[in-house]
Amino acid sequence: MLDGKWTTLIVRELLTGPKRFGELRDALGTVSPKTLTDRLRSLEHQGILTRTVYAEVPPRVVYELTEQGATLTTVLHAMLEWGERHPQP
Amino acid sequence: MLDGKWTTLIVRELLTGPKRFGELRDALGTVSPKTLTDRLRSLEHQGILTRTVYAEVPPRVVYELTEQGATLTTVLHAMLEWGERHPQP
DNA sequence: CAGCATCCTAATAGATACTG
DNA sequence: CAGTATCTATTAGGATGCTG
Repeated sequence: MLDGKWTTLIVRELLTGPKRFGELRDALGTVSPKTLTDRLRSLEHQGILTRTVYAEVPPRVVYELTEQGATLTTVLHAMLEWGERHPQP
Repeated sequence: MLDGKWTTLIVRELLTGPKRFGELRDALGTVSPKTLTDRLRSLEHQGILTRTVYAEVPPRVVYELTEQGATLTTVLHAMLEWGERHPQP
């Protein structure tokens, strides 16, 4: 479910609260809009996050973890700890 | 580091002790020998497991987690718990 | 037994340009 | 702003046959 280069990182960003498309793109650094859209759609279809469109000008789209998505915190936290204890050379 | 369809499953199998190539292949079900080899080599190069060849006839090759690999238990355990709490429909 | 060699497909991801 | 469209590159994975 967390497969792919970006999926885990996207979930991590959303753990600290809802984010807009542009915020996610900036936080992830070098992800292309296509890839970000692909991954967000996949997570949405799996029920991990929701996509909310605000019909404004300019448009605003907010991504937010579902209850189920939020429960991934424990997994992400275990990964964080492992990464801190085993830094890459 | 755990990227790919099989990597996490391979590590999981090795958490319960060293395994031979054939044991891993059988435990994983439908993995092709090429893919299994690829993933094992990748994990070996990352220092997660060791590959030991016994020069016998027939040959025997044993894969075993390193100390570093064994510390992945906490991550795998968090994943296991999540999976049990969120079964797929 | 534990693979290696070779060829193939599918999916992820990136680059770039364009749009409601 | 938040995408979409199109194209290309890379990689994971599979199928099949062969071998030390």
